[in-house]
Amino acid sequence: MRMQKEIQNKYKTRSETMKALAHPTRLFIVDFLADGEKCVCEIVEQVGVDISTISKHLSVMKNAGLVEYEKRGLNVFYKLVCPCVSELFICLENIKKL
Amino acid sequence: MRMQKEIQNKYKTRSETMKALAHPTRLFIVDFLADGEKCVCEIVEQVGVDISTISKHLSVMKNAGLVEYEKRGLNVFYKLVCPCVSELFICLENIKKL
DNA sequence: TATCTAGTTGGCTAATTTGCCAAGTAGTAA
DNA sequence: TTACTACTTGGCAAATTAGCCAACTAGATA
Repeated sequence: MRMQKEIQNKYKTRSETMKALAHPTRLFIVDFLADGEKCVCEIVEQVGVDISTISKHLSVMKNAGLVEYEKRGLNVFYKLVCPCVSELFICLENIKKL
Repeated sequence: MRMQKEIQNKYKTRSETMKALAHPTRLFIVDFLADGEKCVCEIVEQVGVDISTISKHLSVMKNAGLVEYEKRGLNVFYKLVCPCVSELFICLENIKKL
């Protein structure tokens, strides 16, 4: 089971997803979007940091395939690609329980 | 649901765990330890990087509460605190599937 | 005692990440 | 057309992370 090239790629891919989730603000956004799609300004309002910062966080999540967006009028609406991301937190809580 | 101090702490805690998992080598180690406890030199042999690098990765995982260790003789044996970490990967694969 | 072995820690550089501000873009409204 | 609104992108400095080598530590063995 030595860590060969192909295996390495598998863990690299996994870690990209984890990295996209490994930030308090991004985790908050995941929870917020679990409620349904939101536009960027709604997220900004909830988090309370610069809009450019939020935009970059969303871009990280987009690149990781966690969220997708749709532009309607002046707003850009983001939503979770798979709402099951929230289940990850349940796993996470279990890990920390013991 | 605005991101207040206490909420912020919740996501900070979660993100610490995620960060500890957000590295290919550490994800590999998790999988390797799912098989049972291993000493550091066994991990080094499988991963193929410097022992000091592995030691630091293990230290990160230890601080995040993912692993614990026991010294026996000359060796230090690491194991998963909760083998259920592996379930996280199942969640992860589900997220990426759609 | 001295020496060896298995790990950890310190120190360093390189690479990555974060968050702000400023500038740019696209769609709306006047 | 001009101006406004909602967002994205570039650029930069500060902070964090990664990985190597060298030095150190603890336990085993001679």
